[in-house]
Amino acid sequence: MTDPAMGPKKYHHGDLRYALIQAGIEIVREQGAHNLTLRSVGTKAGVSRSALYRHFSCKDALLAAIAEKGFKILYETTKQSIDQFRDRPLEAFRESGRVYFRFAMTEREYYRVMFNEACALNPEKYPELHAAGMQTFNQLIETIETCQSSGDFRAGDAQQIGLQVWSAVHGLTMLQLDGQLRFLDITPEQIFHIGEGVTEMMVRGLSA
Amino acid sequence: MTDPAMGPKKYHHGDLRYALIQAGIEIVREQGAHNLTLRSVGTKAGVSRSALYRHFSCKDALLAAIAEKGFKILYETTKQSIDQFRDRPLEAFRESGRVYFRFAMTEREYYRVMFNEACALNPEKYPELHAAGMQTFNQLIETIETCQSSGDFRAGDAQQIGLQVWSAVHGLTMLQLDGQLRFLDITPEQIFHIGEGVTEMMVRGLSA
DNA sequence: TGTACATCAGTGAACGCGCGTTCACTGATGTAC
DNA sequence: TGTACATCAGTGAACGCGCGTTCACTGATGTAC
Repeated sequence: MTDPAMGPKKYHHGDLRYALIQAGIEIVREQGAHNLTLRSVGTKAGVSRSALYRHFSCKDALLAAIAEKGFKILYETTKQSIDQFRDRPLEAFRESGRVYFRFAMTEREYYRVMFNEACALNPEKYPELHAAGMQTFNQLIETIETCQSSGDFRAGDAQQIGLQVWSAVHGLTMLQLDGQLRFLDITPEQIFHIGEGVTEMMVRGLSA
Repeated sequence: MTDPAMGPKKYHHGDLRYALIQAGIEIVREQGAHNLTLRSVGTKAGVSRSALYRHFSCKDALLAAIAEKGFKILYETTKQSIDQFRDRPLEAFRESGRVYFRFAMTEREYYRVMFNEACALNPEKYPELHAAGMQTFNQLIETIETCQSSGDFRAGDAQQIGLQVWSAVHGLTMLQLDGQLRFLDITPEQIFHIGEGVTEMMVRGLSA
């Protein structure tokens, strides 16, 4: 978590802000979102817990920074994947859904942090998080608009359609994350199949 | 919260279990899910906080009982509404979505408790909650099967389709509940319109 | 190049808070005689 | 009908826990001369 190039045993850290975010992400991944505490982050970064306050005004600010990073990762991952389908808009749309869902299932706890209520309720408080989230959402909207231009999708307010699509994928994700699918005996393998089903339902529902 | 017919000042309560569940529901509605503590429930029910342990093994057990009641309310509400459309399956399906979404938007915090992770992760621990949840879900599946029989929907595994539909509505609900739609400047009025859009997308996507 | 100094990143002990849970108890209740 | 008793629902004080945050401090750092 510390850049080895800086050498050890320095009193001043170098880039503690970055290190704290990275430590936070690792804790979320390894121990779950509920174990992300100032204590655990401090320990992981090899620093006292109050050091955090030099770089973040409060815990939520750290949370927002972690979430922001998550949206950027999701954006980049999606971008790389759908760029391969520049000439096949509908396939780009499908791939977009797959990538999103795969991200959510791989980074379960991280996904939860990205959609934590505390930060979302204050969009104006965390403008960078807002921007990162919007960039990811706008990418989806552009994908949809491309499908409309190509004649694959019917016309209509792309933002609204984007929200409908987002809801469907987010919903399946959250049901899985919160354990609701245990009621139905859905296995992890089946979940991706159901994800494909959600995408196909939407493709048919949105087609021209 | 106490049945007035029982008279006041009794040492033994009469039906404290029921009263605690009701008190819990009221706290969730009035003060939000995060304010549901053993202290607040005890106070609301006019009883010491340790009295709760005579009726529930732990806090989660109370949570499960509250959630169970919620699914029963949702089931009954939906049942009454869709019974009016016995001869119009597709309209029953649409109404089903409307009722669900209206319930979620009206009982925001209660909805959150119904889908709390702690109980869902132990389905075998709370069989009555499991049963109540399944009854609600099965009602959706039956509605879908009726649409398939009538030729409104294409054939296919109704449970899987039910899960897709549930995901879409649950997703929009959770995005709203967790404040994610603030990023997009979606007003409360618009949200129902988007809900209708989700339903229509699904109807088209599932139609024969 | 060496010294004095201001800056400020990180320390570590402590604070107050609210939480779920425990436990020895009290006293209302229904039952047996 | 009245008394003795076992049951057990509810009491209230206390416990330990982990949390976010504060605060006086220390000592590494870069800069001015």
